[in-house]
Amino acid sequence: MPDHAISPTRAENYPEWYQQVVRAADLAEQSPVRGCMVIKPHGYAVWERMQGILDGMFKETGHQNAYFPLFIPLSYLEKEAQHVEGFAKECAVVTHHRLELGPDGKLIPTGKLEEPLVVRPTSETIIGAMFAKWVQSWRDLPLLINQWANVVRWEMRPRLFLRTSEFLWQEGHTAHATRDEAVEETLRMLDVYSTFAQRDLAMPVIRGPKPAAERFPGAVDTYSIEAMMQDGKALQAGTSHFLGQNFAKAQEIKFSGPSGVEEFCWTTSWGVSTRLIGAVIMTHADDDGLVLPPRIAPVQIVLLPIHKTAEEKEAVLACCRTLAAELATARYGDQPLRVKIDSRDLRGGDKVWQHIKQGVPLRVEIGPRDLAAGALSLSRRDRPPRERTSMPVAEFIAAAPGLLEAFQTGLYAKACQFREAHSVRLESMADVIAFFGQSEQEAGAGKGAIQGGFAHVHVADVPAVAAALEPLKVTVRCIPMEGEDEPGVCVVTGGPVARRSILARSY
RNA sequence: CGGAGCGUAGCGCAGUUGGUAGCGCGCCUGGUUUGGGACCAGGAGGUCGAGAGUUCGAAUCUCUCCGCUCCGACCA
Repeated sequence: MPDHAISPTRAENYPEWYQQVVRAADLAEQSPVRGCMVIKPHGYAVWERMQGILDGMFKETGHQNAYFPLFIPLSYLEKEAQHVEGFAKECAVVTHHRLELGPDGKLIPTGKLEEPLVVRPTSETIIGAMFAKWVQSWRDLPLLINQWANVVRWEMRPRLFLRTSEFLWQEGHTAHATRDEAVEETLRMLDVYSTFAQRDLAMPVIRGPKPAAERFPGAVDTYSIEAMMQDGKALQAGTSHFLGQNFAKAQEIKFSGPSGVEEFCWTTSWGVSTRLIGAVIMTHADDDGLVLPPRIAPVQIVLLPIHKTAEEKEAVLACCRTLAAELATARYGDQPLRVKIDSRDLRGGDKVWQHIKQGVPLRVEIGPRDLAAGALSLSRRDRPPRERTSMPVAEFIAAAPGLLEAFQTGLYAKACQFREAHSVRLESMADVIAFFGQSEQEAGAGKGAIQGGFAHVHVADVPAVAAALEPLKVTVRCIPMEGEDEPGVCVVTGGPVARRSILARSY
């Protein structure tokens, strides 16, 4: 057996490694439908953990869930010019509503629709149309709605979780009486995402507004959280948009204010998707497979009974059941510990490696020797696969939540260190070119090469900057909000700039 | 959507100048084993991505289509 479970390794071929991790961890697979994936039970369980936490955070911030149609009349999309333009190229369109059996046994679409329906790429327009009916008075505001749904964007180059033609997400849509309230909401939800990413996904992110070129179609401002993957590329892990009154005007979302004057609402929208699963993989997984942060791990502790004889099996299983029951009374992250006994009739080594590849944080083996000593053998997914430590059972029960917390914070710290090690402050275009390399080939890169990382650079928000970065395949990811203002001059235009931006290659 | 590469068993692959398909792992059965991916023996599993063509005969040659991967364009 090789010394690692995933082949190729990250250093050998990063994109292929990613796919092999998805497969080895049994998260998802390709479907017969081009560009669409099947999310398998383990992958969906991770998504359910994410959903559960986020949904709680949305409720805590006053939002309610609702559900809007999958189909959007073409005319709705046409209402906001920039919006149509932004999505026009990637829309699936339904034109018929019936199938008829043809003479050759083939099914033929018939019943042409009078108005084609667009499968939602996002729901601003249809939700806006409903908001227009729901909002009459300033007393109806703010209107704070979230929807968990699937959306379709016809992608030309799909990648499991990161970019598929259909994906699952949540989209929050809110309407407010004032500009300030809407801006505040936009930033509040950006913070929710940031907190969730860092606390629950153990994934450090940088919050900030996007440059004009990267804005959501129809938005006044788009904010994102950007994370660094283990190949040094940036991944946009969540977005929050301040839509101004653009959609309110397009959809006629109006209200009568206290003074009797009719005004347009100020709206926001924000979302995260199953792409976060890809983000977790590329942040934490290693050459042995997935590594899951305990807070989102469907199983945090797996108990592996080891036995030969029937008597041993009975005693060991009894011990496991007792241990599982006691652990389930402990809590971590406001939740009972999630413990599973794996008593499948498989060879021990096979079982262990499955759990390694699936990213289970803690593995506990209990065999006759442990039983005799009142102890157990503990292995951690953030330690080498073969490392085990013995521990008295009672001690483990008391220590388990703390071990999970240490695991979680350890992952976060490691990810932070990686990001720091691949972040630089640069002062000139020459430095930028040197940092990213003229091209990936020139950088001496194989498929496992680190793609630079994050460059903190002063750049103006003008097209000339994007043009200058284009040959490097680098984009301005966002203008970080953290830290002090640090005025400087744009490395492209020489003009004054208030803060540094993050430059990176991206997914 | 453009360029390149690839589609052969669940996974990874071999298959020569065309002659009717194999290996490793996995899977099933029996046995020996068992505290970190066991060993022996036996077995199941493939319309060779799909369709058409050339040929006595196609995994192999030709064409078309579909899908996947990488690069690009595009992508809140």
